[in-house]
Amino acid sequence: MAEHECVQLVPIFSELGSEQLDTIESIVRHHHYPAGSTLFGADDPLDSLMIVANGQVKVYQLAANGREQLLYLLQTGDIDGEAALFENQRRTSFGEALVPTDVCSIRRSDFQDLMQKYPSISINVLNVFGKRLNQLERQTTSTATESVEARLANYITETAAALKTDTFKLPLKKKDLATFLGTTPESISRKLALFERQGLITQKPGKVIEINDADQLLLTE
Amino acid sequence: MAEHECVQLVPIFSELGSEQLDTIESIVRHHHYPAGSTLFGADDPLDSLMIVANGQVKVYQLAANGREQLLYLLQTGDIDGEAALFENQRRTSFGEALVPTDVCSIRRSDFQDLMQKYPSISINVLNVFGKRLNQLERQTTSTATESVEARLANYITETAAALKTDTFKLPLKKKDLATFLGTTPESISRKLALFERQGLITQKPGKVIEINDADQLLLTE
DNA sequence: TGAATTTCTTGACGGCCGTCAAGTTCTGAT
DNA sequence: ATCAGAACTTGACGGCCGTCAAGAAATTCA
Repeated sequence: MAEHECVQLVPIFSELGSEQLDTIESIVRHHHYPAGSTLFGADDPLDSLMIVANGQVKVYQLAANGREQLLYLLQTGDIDGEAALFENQRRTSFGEALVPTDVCSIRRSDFQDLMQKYPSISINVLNVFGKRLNQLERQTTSTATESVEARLANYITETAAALKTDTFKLPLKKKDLATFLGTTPESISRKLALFERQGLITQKPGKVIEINDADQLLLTE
Repeated sequence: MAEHECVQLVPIFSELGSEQLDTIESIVRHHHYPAGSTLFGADDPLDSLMIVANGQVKVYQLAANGREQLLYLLQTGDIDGEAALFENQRRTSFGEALVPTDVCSIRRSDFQDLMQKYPSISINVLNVFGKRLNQLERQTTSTATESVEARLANYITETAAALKTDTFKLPLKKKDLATFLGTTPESISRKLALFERQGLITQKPGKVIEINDADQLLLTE
């Protein structure tokens, strides 16, 4: 592992100098998780901020009725554990490594010291939270007001736009995609088949999708 | 108006001294809105943080299909405009005064200067955002996985718990409550009538509800 | 590569809940 | 207090989509 390995590539520390990164590196703890393993559970004490140094992490929340909701798909450089920043809070979500994943964690009190010392960190974290808030606001509105068909169409076009390509592989299994969109794997299969019959997309083996008519997809209600 | 009028009562400035509050007071702009008026629209340039000095504000988001989603009910001391903190962002929500409301606003650049100067502000804002993130995560999970019946039962018990009383007045019209819970006024009427038939609650004139069996309400699926 | 397991697809069915409509109650301004 | 308009309630109806089931396809691991 290189020096500053995980600390260096994290956007929230982007404005710090090499010396300050050394300080931080001495504080963080490193972990490695194999694919499919659980990083933290819904009942774990919530006292650390987590940084994804390498890999992908699914973050789920458990509803009262036992159903799971996929909230975030964390990529390298993403952070989780915002609730760790204030006291007396219990974690209500759990995380699972999608691929072999390296994680750094910083204890709450240490991170609070860091933010006091380097205000740029707080501001960077604020930006991350602000973006996440926006994303969640849109997701809430979307699941509450739009049909499964519209949500799926949106997801496809947004994913394609993010990847800047019309042909891409779905990054999630249908079951995960279903809990993310607030529906079921069966409904996703059906709606994709419908889009294909309408000529809007083409499905290829290996969860690969090609978009034929993005404009029309967005008009889906 | 007293000195520091709006600035003083806002939690995010709680750790500042009188002199620093003077500085802030000189930066903020004051506004007053009569009940029912629009504070900001979905297309307004998004360059200020808003502080509710007195009153109540409904914050809606507009879905692609034209439907409205009530996201927050801001009270005195609450803030809005997190997205104002980073650039190149357009507002996608709009706010409406529920009662006559006083608001202070701070321009983005001014607020960023403040956070650099007084790190405690950033940390307070982080706490606010963290709580809001948690709330939104639960709301997303709830609308995506639970029935209207369960969501309404939850809302009732949570509101009662927050007010520490079994008898309370619904703070919103059924139409607003409906968009908040991701359903319709008709469904709310029906479910409340159902709860009453089951003996779980008693409805009284003036949107007042008395909870008879909170435990059973929470078991609603 | 081949077999076992997981994931996916498609059909049939039913229930939840959104929509429309009409009547009733509530509210607030005069 | 009265009245106009808004908000609410209740019924009837229908469609979306979740559930269950069974077979097909894909992925994993030896």
